[in-house]
Amino acid sequence: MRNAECNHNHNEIEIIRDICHTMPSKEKLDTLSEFFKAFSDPNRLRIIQSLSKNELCVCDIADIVGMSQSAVSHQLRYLKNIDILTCRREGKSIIYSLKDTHILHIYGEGLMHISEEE
Amino acid sequence: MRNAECNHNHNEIEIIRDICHTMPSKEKLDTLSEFFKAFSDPNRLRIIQSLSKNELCVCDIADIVGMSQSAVSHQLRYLKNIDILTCRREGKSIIYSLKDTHILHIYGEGLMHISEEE
DNA sequence: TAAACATATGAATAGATGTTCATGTGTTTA
DNA sequence: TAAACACATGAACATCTATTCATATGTTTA
Repeated sequence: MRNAECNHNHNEIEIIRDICHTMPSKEKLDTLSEFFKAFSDPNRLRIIQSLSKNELCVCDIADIVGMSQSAVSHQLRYLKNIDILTCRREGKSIIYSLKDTHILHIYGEGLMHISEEE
Repeated sequence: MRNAECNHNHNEIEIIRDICHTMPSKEKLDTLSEFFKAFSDPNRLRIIQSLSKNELCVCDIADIVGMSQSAVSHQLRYLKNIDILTCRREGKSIIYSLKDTHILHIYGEGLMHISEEE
């Protein structure tokens, strides 16, 4: 569907054309939004925060963030699928950890942003 | 509800206690997840990308991202409410822009993250 | 001042999301 | 090897979300 058009001079039309050309692909934006969705839920943020300095088993994560074992397990699977977490088995437990430090970097940036008084 | 407990030695219990103490408040995590939710939708990412170098009116944003005027307007209101965008009137149009460069920084970090080949 | 333009908004709706519940899988212990 | 432990998983459900539709508001133009 086509929207009504504002009146634009040549310069403005050029700018708009440029914006369209630098727009990332649908695939890239879908992946990116999926990635950021990891941070868009308080409980997932708690999980990420919990794993910021140590690896932990599922049972501990559940206790720390105050979620049921099942709910945690579902979220861990989700975060693992989008490559934010890895895990390894250790006896009966499964130990989860952040996949790389990039995750913490973005989490920290977000924390800084909301902490800025204005 | 209380989950079953793994067996922990004193060191591990200390670590868990420390994690709980450094956990941000519910209010902070709610705000933070709300903030990241802005980036968790492809169309909102398109809007942010569109505004990365220029301010734009609603009509142009709608054309660029391929959304209806109404859908864009709803999303713009949302992004404005969580302090990601500002706007000003200019004649019949309303011109939106990113509120600060922090937004672009985080957006760029995300783009870098998903672009890393492994 | 009526019409056209640009945007905002409330209600409705379809689809996505997060949790619970019940149960299954894999490992260790008695 | 049976029981206990730690975790995973599918289905169901309630809630949240993003869009559409219809319409309202505010501004400029004829």
